[in-house]
This record gives sequence, C-alpha cells and structure tokens, in this order.
Amino acid sequence: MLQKYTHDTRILLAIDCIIFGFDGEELKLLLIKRNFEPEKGKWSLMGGFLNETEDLEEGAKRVLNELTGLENVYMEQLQAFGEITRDPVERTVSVCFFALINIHAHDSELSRSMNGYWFNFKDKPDLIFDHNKMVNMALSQLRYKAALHPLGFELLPEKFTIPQLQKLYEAIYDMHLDRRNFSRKIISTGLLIDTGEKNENSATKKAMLYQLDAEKYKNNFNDFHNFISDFKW
Amino acid sequence: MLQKYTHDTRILLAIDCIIFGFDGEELKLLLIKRNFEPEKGKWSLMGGFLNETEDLEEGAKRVLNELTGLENVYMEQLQAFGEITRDPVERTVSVCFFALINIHAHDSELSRSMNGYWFNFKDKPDLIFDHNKMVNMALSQLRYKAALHPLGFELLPEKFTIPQLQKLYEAIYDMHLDRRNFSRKIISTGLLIDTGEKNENSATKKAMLYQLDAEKYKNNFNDFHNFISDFKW
DNA sequence: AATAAATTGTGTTACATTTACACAATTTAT
DNA sequence: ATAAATTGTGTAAATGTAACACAATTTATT
Repeated sequence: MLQKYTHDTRILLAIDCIIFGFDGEELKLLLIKRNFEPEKGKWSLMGGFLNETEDLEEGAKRVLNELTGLENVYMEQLQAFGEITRDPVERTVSVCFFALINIHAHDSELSRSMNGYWFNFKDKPDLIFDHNKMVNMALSQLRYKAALHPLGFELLPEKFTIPQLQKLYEAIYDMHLDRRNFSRKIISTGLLIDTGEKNENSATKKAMLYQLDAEKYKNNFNDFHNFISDFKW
Repeated sequence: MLQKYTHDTRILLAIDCIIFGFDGEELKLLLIKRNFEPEKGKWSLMGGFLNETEDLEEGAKRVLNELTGLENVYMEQLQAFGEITRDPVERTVSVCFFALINIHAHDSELSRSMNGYWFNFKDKPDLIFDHNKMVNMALSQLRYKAALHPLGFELLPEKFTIPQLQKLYEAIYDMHLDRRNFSRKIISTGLLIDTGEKNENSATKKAMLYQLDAEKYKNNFNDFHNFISDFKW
C-alpha cells in the first residue's frame, strides 16, 4: 500500500441535483423545503455528501433516487461549484448534476415525504447557497444541448405526439415555434416511429402518437441538429 | 459560528489543467514528466491540490501560472472526475480545467524547469491516472465549442492572418477546409480588424494581418456561429 | 344531420446559407 | 521574364430555413 498524501486541508464534497420535468405546459423543477439545518425552512436543490464508496455519478444517482425513486434517468454533470464561502457552515465543493425525468413516472409520494415540490421554472423560489446560480446555469446548458441534440424526449412519456414535443421545446426556450416547420424538422431526424395510435386525450383532432427509435437515438445522439435555429442567445 | 458538519469522510480535492497551444501547424499539449511520486517518471497533466484559501478557478489559475507564468488566459472548467480508484494513493476528486494559450507568450524556461514539454496532440504519450480520459474529453469539448463560438483566436498571437486561423481550425478538427468558404465565414463574423500590415514571414504572397475587435469579441462571444458546418461528429 | 371551433397534417414559395469550383494578384526563386 | 506557391475575391448550384395556405379530423352546438 502506498503512503497517503500529506495534504491535510478539510474540504467536503457534496452532490447537488437539478431535476427537470415537464407537465405538458411548463418546464418544471423539483425542489425541497429543508426540514434540517442549515437554512432549515428554506428552498434548495436535493443534495448530499459524497460517500467514500461511490463515484460522482453513483452519488448523483443515489441522490436522485432518494427523492424520486427513479433509476436509469438521463443525467449529466453540469460542473463543480467551489466558491470558498458558498456553504456558510464549512468549506464544501459541490459537484452539480442535472437530470431530465418523465414527470409522470416518478414516485410522487416519496418525493412529497422528502418535502419535494414541483415548481414552474419561471416561478421558482429563491434558493439557498449558490443554488440559484446552479439552476440558471443548468437551464442554459439544457437550452444549449437541446438545440443541438435530441434531449427533449427524455422529459416526455414513452409515447408522445409532435404537438406535445413542440410545447416542450416552447417551454424550454420560452418562445413560439412554427408548427409546420418544427414538425418537418423533427420528422426529418428519422428518430420517430409512428405507433399507429392516436392521442385520445384531445377534444379536437387527435394527434398521432410516436415513440423513439431507441437504436437510432442511441447511435445518433451526438449528431448535430438544429432544432431551434432562431433562438436569440 | 455554525457547528461543523458531522460528515467525516476524507476525500481530497485536486485541480488538473489541460493546456492547449498551437505552433502554426499542429495542436499542442503541455505535459509534465513527473519527478515526484506517485508515478514518478511518467507523463501527466499539470495539477495540484486545492487550497482552503482559493476558489476552484483561482486554484486552476495558480496551477496554470506555476507552469507557464501566464495570467489572464482563456480557461474553462471541463468537469470533475471522481472515480473511486482514479488515484491509487488515496481517494481524490479532481476538477479539470482546460486552457487555451498563445504558445509564443508563455515562459518556456519556467515550464522547462518544471519538466514541462510540448507534444503534438496526435503524438501525446500515455498519461497517468485518468488523464488520458480528461485530455480526450477536453479535445471533444474544444471541438464542440470552437465550432460554435470564436474560441480559436485564444490560441493565436495578437495579430494573425486568415490562412493561419484556418490552419488552426484544420489542426483542431483534423480535416481540410475550403480556403475561400472559410475566409468568407470568418470575415462575415465582423470580429476581425484589418491592421493594414502584412505577414512578412512568407516566401510567396504575404497575407493580411488582422486583430480581434476586442469589444465585439467580448460582447458577442456567446453568439452561435457555424465555423465547421461539415465536421462529422 | 349540419355547422362552428379548435387542432392537426401536409404543401408551396421566397429567402438565406453552404458547397463547389474559377480566376486574378502577389511574392520569391530561377 | 517565367515558374511555383500562396492569397484574395467572385459566382452558380444545391441545400436548408422561414413564412404562409389549405384541407382533414374531432367534439360540442344548433
């Protein structure tokens, strides 16, 4: 066994998890009302300390699972946040992840038992520490990647209609998109399979239900698209 | 003063720094031959432990400055790397940054005194720990961002020609670009100012020297461009 | 049963961007 | 003077994007 490093600073390592959802109309965020110190009673992201027995990704999955009961969810690392005074209790560097979940698939009783509440992104409350910064950066990153790669699907149910997908993109970018051009662009990716079914929850013309071509989705995920060519960055 | 957290795992926090350069022909990487343990004698990135008195960005700047003598350099966080066994000595999470420098402006005596050597990216040696993974991810990220934002200039001298800029992009993407289309695309960004001078180091027609419009560069950095529209991702 | 209102699917044209390629001008060496 | 290498500018065809029209479907209402 090798000798240990002589470095003896105490810097704690935390994980914070930004959880995005979509309810059909608005981009949502799952936040918790803290019933523990510090900052008890205030709103924050779901987080926790990293254990010695887990990788960063494992830690993030654990944190997400503790709140939502979900596994196998789309998640990526945003970045590490390390301002000296970001946590008033003691020096803590947080590695921040964001997850995209199908809001209808999570364990809502579990999340409620952990004091988790969904907010419209636009109406999110003030958060503790640097969590506001994390969340805003996560939205930027979501917009960035969702314009270029087929991320959006991760927020929808397995079967979905093109109008639903469009509403999702409109919520993410907070802008109106032309129905016909959007449809053509999505269809032309070749990622959608027509299920032959129609959306029965409609008071007017029922839209066609599609599902992802899982194989193509996996293989072509990193291809560059141009879903939102007219967004003003 | 608040009570400390009871969490008592020992996880060290390191910084690693990927340093890109460009010599006019090839994309280069500044690596160090370790004359210290662990892995003495092998190649690695420049790194160090994070001090309690500095932010992540400050730590990264310090590490970069110790090797190159440079300040005010383009640098961004890549991500944190935290595999349990990534450092065989003891559990260490590393926050990895990459820097783009003007290779002619750094203190080459200092970097040599630290055992620093420049490699063509294509000819880089095997690196310790997970540094190979970091470096490959950094190239992906550089390609990603340089295709969309005017990053490339950071690797060039203050005054440069369009053919030089093109060679840089060809080195980054390891592909040939059409001279005339590239030129038109770069000019159309409006970011270049004609200095009126010409590149005297040329055996044939001397190319015009440009410099960045610093104001526009700063204000429009996040605009989306399409510098490398035909790269196969 | 006919009609209105809302929504969905498909088509068409003008405009902008990208690609592929041609030619003239500059500079040094022969 | 001429050749060889490189640089600056131009142009037509192909592709992609933006803006808009119209027909089909479904439910509620008359």
